[in-house]
Amino acid sequence: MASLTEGGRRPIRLADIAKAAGVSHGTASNVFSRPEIVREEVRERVKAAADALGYAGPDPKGRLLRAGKVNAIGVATTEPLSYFFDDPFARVMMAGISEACDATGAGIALVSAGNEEKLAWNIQSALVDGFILFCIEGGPRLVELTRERKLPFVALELGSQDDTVSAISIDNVAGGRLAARHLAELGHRRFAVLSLAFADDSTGLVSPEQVRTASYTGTRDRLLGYFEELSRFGVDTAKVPVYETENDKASTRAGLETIFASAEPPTAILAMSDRIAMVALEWLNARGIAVPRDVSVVGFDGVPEAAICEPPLTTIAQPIAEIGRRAARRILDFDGTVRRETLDVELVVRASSGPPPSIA
Amino acid sequence: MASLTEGGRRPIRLADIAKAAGVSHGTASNVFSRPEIVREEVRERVKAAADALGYAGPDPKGRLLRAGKVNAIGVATTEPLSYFFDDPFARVMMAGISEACDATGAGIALVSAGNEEKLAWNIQSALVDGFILFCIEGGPRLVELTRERKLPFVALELGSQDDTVSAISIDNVAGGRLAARHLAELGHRRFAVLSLAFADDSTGLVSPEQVRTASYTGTRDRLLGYFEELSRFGVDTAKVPVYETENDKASTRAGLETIFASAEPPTAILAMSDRIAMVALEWLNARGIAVPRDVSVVGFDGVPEAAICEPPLTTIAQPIAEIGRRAARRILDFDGTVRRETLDVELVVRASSGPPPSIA
DNA sequence: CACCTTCGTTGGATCGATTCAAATTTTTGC
DNA sequence: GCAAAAATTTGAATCGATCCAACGAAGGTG
Repeated sequence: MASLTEGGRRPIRLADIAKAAGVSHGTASNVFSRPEIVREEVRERVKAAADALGYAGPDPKGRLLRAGKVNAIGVATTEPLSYFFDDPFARVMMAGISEACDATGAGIALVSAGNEEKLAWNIQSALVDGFILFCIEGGPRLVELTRERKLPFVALELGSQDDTVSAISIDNVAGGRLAARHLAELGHRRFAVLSLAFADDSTGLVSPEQVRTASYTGTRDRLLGYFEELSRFGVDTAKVPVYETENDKASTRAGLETIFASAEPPTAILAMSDRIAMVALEWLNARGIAVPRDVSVVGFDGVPEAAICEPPLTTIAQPIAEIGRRAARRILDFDGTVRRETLDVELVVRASSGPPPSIA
Repeated sequence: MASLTEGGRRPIRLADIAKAAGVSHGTASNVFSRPEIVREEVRERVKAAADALGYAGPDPKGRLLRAGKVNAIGVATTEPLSYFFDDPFARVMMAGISEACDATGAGIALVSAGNEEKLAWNIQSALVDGFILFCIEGGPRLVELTRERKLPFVALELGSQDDTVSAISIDNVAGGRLAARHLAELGHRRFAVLSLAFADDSTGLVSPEQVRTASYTGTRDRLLGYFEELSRFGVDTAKVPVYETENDKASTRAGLETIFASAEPPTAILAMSDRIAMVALEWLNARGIAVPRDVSVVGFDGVPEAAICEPPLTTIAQPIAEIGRRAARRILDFDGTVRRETLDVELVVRASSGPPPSIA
């Protein structure tokens, strides 16, 4: 139970050391930041004074103001902080960011907040050299808030097409095509789509009108990819049910109930996230519907869990860690430019997809 | 490819705004920090000037120096940064820390570094109000480095018994007892221990001498707990092999090879971490040794993975998230005291433990 | 009308360091 | 022994804000 704040009330400053050692602040400062340029005898005297007074070393707060660079990058989201450690996608992304930061010795500051007001404050007052934005939800607002700071930033998972912001994204249309082609080539002709949000606060079956006016372009593009390819195989996409989920268990299950209540249930499900796909796997299994014998499922994202679920999930893998790495480097070696970058995705075939029942 | 750093080279300061708006810097400051105390007309004028000049708002670097508080807590480790997102134990801990930080609006700064020198620098220059230390490895050094900063800090997983540092730990002896008693009560009498490190850079079978001089007291205490309880059941602990692993696949497998090469292989394995236990499960399965029919395994930690592995693991669960929450609160509402806190662990019985073959 | 509040504004002091041109001391060269 | 060169040290300026005592201008009161 000893007290930590022993001794003088006021913390010791560099100036105190300088006075005690009988040197100027300039010299005292040099002792800590460039010891080689001060004479050994003086150096020892100053260090002794520092020890005697219990000096904690130059306060980074003071140094920061002069130096200007914090040497840390901020990662922001509108989700609670635990999102970074819970969500599989976020985790792989953070691992990529970590790698780039480790390589240059930079730190990571996690920024988030439950309510809007705190988020704004947290972004305004974050001590960072730049931001990486996780725009899973409330993207535009996050971008707007961050822009105010006039620091470099990169948007990830940005749902909208805004050329004034730097962003790293994937080719969603190509990903959609890859998934659809894989299933169509296996022989499937009856499809259902479990989609991510097209706009805020909507769920349920989606109309073409809603697709056209989608505010999340990522969702729209994936669907576009699906439909383009399905059309090529002669599937009437107007008849393919598209159910908008909230990327969680409840809404995904509701979607499955709806889809399988149909007279002609699908033999293949195109899920826009692995999370949705894995809920589907679970639901189908509980219903005694075998995957892939009765129904095939293809996910999207390529999170690690998708490789070890039952059955292992066929999915469209994003280069998640690479996105993180690039985003971090964009901030770390910022060159003053605004740039959108689009990375390729990859079809990873596992055990959740196979030929439709009629063929097998 | 538009340039972000348009206009004037030097960033705009609050003083520039004040001059442009024809008010004192005091007033200009108030417009941003306490707008209600400045007359509306003046307020608008200053805001207009800020807009016109493209002012990014009060720079947190400046504010920080005055305010003194960063409103962020640093989490440090000697592992690379990705450790926070990869390691299951760390992730649950971080989730607990996140929760406490979210509740008060504080941020989290991740601090780490590959090499010793960078670690020192990163700790010295981290902009935080206090530290939470993950002492999984290089604990003493980390503590020493952090102490220099003279900021509040809490050590987690601290291997040594140092009363001058605040720490939150668990009752390792009780945990060891719980695990051993569970297996002994099931009827097991032939045991083997797969342990964590007793000292740096050692692995292999452990001698009583090594246990006595262990520098990691957590490891020692778990073993003490195992042995105390086993003795109560009449087991000759001198004959129980204790194999020191590095908490990774390779060394754990080596340990298993050693242990099962014995003439009288164990019917029960006491593993000092879930990680080790899960490697054991895998190894045993590959050997065709059924768990728990042939051999029972009890882990330690209670990470989420332990509940979903095959078979689900019986383990000693630490209140990991709670430890994180408490650690964060210790920093957030620091009261100047140094305190060691010990939390209780809990036996969680799952499918990896059962009666030994002779009985069943 | 003089006097006291109240409200807003001012500008200097401060937070804790780093930087750099100039001043000073020490070395070196002859 | 002395001047020039090299090595150190100094101290003022700066980084970008917030705080606060003091001051001035309205507004209210007896």
